[in-house]
Amino acid sequence: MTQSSLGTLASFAQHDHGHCVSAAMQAADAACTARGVQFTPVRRRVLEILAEAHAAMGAYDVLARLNAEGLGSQPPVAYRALTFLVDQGFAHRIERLNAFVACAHPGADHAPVFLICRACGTVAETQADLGGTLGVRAAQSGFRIEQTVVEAQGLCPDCQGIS
Amino acid sequence: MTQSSLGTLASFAQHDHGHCVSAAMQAADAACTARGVQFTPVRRRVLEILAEAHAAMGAYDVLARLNAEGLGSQPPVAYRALTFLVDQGFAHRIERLNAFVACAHPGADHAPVFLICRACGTVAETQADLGGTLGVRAAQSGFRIEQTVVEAQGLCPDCQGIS
DNA sequence: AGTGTGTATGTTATAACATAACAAGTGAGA
DNA sequence: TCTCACTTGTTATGTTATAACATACACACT
Repeated sequence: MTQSSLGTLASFAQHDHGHCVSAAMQAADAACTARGVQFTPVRRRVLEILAEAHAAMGAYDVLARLNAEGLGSQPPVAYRALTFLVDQGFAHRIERLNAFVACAHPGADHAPVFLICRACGTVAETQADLGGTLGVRAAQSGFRIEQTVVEAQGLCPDCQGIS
Repeated sequence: MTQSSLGTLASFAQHDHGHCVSAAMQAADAACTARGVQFTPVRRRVLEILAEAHAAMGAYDVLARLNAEGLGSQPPVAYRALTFLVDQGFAHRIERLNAFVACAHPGADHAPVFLICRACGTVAETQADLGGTLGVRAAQSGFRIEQTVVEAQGLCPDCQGIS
């Protein structure tokens, strides 16, 4: 992986990008204050990088950006910050891509669903009431769900005509 | 990872294990014949290993077993066989665990859902009508879903009293 | 038999992703 | 000032996955 991102993040609709970056940062700031956790320079910058990229990025892509800015050069620096952001709900991990994205719904207490285009790599975050469907199914077997990973692959609107 | 498996595979209910292994092999055999693809010794053995383990196994765990039997010693051998089995629907990849399991519903044309116990590592395969819920949501944005990854983490019945 | 084609496997090397372990810096409060 | 909790720096290594090319094998056609 030499590219700097794994594709754009989009809802397949127009939006004010500049705004969503600052909104994400402000939401994270407020949440950290409220929870009494530290939003350190490295953590802040990693979230900014993800939000600005507006795309799924590998940990090593993030690290390369940090390194260029003198904020850390070794893998643990990036992984620690990413783990923090994921734990706090400011970012999500895309299992299928071994990559991370800034949360597109800051502040929402949600179970995200990702739509991943296999052609262009775009990742869209949406939501679905899988908790209900899945929860019922799980309850039948006595399993108690704590977290869900829901990732769909396919073709985004832009790529359906091409392939 | 030095253990040979990532946990048992179960439906959190009783079942005839010896039977499900042979059923999986027979189903795979029939499907390969019907599709005109080769169910070679390596592929067959990898599916047997997964089915007998009745658990999620890492590719390198599978490889170690193959190697002990003289069926291949390098990573590509295991990955090729696993990719074949996943492509044919005889096995599934658990993204969250970077591991593989034999399909628990051979023959069914399904979108599997996995319930992963964070305490004991057990992986249960079930199903849910996420295609409907998710499909509707995706259709709203014009995304065409081809495949879904649905994995829930939590506590299985046996581990709920312990932790 | 000889030859070509497609598929599968063997092998080497390396890429890509992730974490253990320990040292050092920082800031708040006793 | 000391110590405690937390964060970051650093080294080293562990784990997962694939690119690239060579070899073997089966089958069809001549």
